[in-house]
Amino acid sequence: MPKLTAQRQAILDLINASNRHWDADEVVRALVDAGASIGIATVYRGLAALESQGLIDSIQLADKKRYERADKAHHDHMVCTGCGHIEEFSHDTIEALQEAAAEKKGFKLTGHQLVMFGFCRKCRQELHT
Amino acid sequence: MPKLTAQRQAILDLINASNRHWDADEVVRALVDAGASIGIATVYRGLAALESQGLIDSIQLADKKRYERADKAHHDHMVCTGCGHIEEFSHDTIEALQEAAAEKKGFKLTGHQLVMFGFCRKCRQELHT
DNA sequence: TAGCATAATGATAACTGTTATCATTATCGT
DNA sequence: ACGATAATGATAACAGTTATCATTATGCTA
Ligand SMILES: [Mn+2]
Ligand SMILES: [Mn+2]
Ligand SMILES: [Zn+2]
Ligand SMILES: [Zn+2]
Repeated sequence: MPKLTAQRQAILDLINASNRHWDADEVVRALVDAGASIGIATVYRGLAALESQGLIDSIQLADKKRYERADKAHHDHMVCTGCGHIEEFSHDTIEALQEAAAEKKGFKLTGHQLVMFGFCRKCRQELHT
Repeated sequence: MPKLTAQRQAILDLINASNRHWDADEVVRALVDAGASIGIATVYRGLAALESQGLIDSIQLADKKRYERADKAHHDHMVCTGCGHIEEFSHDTIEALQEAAAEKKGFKLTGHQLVMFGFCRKCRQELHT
């Protein structure tokens, strides 16, 4: 039952107005640039609070956590190691097979994260140039 | 072309003799406890070198990187959020469908990581007790 | 509406995992 | 054995994140 304060509303609005995957630093910089007064600690706490309420989603990449809108259907991610571009995809069969694999091992699933690495269409071309 | 020094051989032997997923700290503690003289920086560099030569594998979990033997077939992981136990599984169909999903988005895949979270058989029982 | 309990804020310290620095030591080909 | 090259290890530095704590805002309740 965390509060939806002005700061948290600003974070939520920022994320909801985009299709990006934001890290904490990008969020605080965007808000400060937009004239808001907010500290990095508040952003970290706000992001955690919003996520715990299901208002935003997150993915944990190697170095840092990134947040995105929660009003999209579940999906997984492809990260381009060339330019950082993040592509989204969803695959019902993969999801179902994961559930089956967990079942077979006696696991009660609570979540999963599938990240694929590679080169996006654009970076792929630049490779063999 | 990194060298396989005594320290790196010790790291490799330790990992190859087990089925665990080791973090750097566990490795240095195990080696020091076994009488070896090795520093944490050397372990970090050794692990990176061994991985770059394909002699060990790694998975990047939320907080830290964990290393394991490379002489097993490719597999993915289920992590028990109750006790930390890591279960391995492999699923050819999931692998194939990933490749197909990447293709559809124009991605040239170089790798992937699928981690499932949940409760292992043991922790599951303790839950409804 | 004033008073109060409770929670959030923000500056900053602290912490964790990891990489960089640098003087010293080991390794390997000649 | 010599010398170039790479590895080692103690430790500083770094990045992302969480903890601390004094201050401020929020929302009940009387
Ligand atoms: Mn996404
Ligand atoms: Mn494994
Ligand atoms: Zn790209
Ligand atoms: Zn467990």
